[in-house]
Amino acid sequence: MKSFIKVMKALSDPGRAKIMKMLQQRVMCVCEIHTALGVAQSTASKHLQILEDSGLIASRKEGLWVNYMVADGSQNPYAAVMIGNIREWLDNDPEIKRLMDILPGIRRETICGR
Amino acid sequence: MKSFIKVMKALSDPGRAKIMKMLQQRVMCVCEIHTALGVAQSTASKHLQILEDSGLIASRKEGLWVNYMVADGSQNPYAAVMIGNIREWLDNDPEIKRLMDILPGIRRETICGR
DNA sequence: TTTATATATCGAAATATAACGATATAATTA
DNA sequence: TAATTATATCGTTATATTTCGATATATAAA
Repeated sequence: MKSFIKVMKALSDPGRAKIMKMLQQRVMCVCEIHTALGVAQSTASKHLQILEDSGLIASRKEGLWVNYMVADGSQNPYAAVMIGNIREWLDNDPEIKRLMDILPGIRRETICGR
Repeated sequence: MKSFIKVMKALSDPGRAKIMKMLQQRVMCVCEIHTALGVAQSTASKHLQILEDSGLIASRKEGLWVNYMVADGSQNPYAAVMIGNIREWLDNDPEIKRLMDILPGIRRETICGR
């Protein structure tokens, strides 16, 4: 039950749903996500912890960056199913569309640091 | 986005997940649900409103009773998918198993009123 | 009518969640 | 070593959620 609730809770925040949709496009670092969502860096980091704890996303530390990506679903079967569902969901949502539009312009080289 | 979030929020509470599993066994009234879950009647009613508002369940007033049942999913496509998912989920959870065991003994004729 | 009953709603208290700025941590560069 | 940088954590405030008891509503029965 607990792992099921974790996945549902993780997905019941619009910011985190947006993160899932963005990560299904490409791997991203924390500062790209905080910039894309327009929230504080600490807020983005917190959302990412919650998503990772639920098994929906995974992270890999590479030098100074932490790259976040969609998980393979192996550690939580509910997460595995929801990852598949979300891939086909929300594409027509105006907020998601807007995010997908600006996503190519969100690049760590230009926004993180200076 | 809003209808998606509503479904995820509705399912991110253990009590509401339990209600979904029970209603997938049979139609139930509010007092049966509040008895089965061991929560106040007003709490059960609140949970049912949230589930109904998300499109996961539907209700039909019949005399003095309000019968709650799993929705057909026609008013929320996210709810429709999740109804199908939940049908195959949580069956091995100890809390759900216990609920399924006591469910036949939860009958409105013996518990509601006197 | 009045009374009883099932459910919904209200108001309050307790708890959880989300957001931010500030600071700490860890890895890289100078 | 010291400075820089990306991320995580902390502390606080604001908001939302959950729960309950009490009350209101609506239907049925007396």
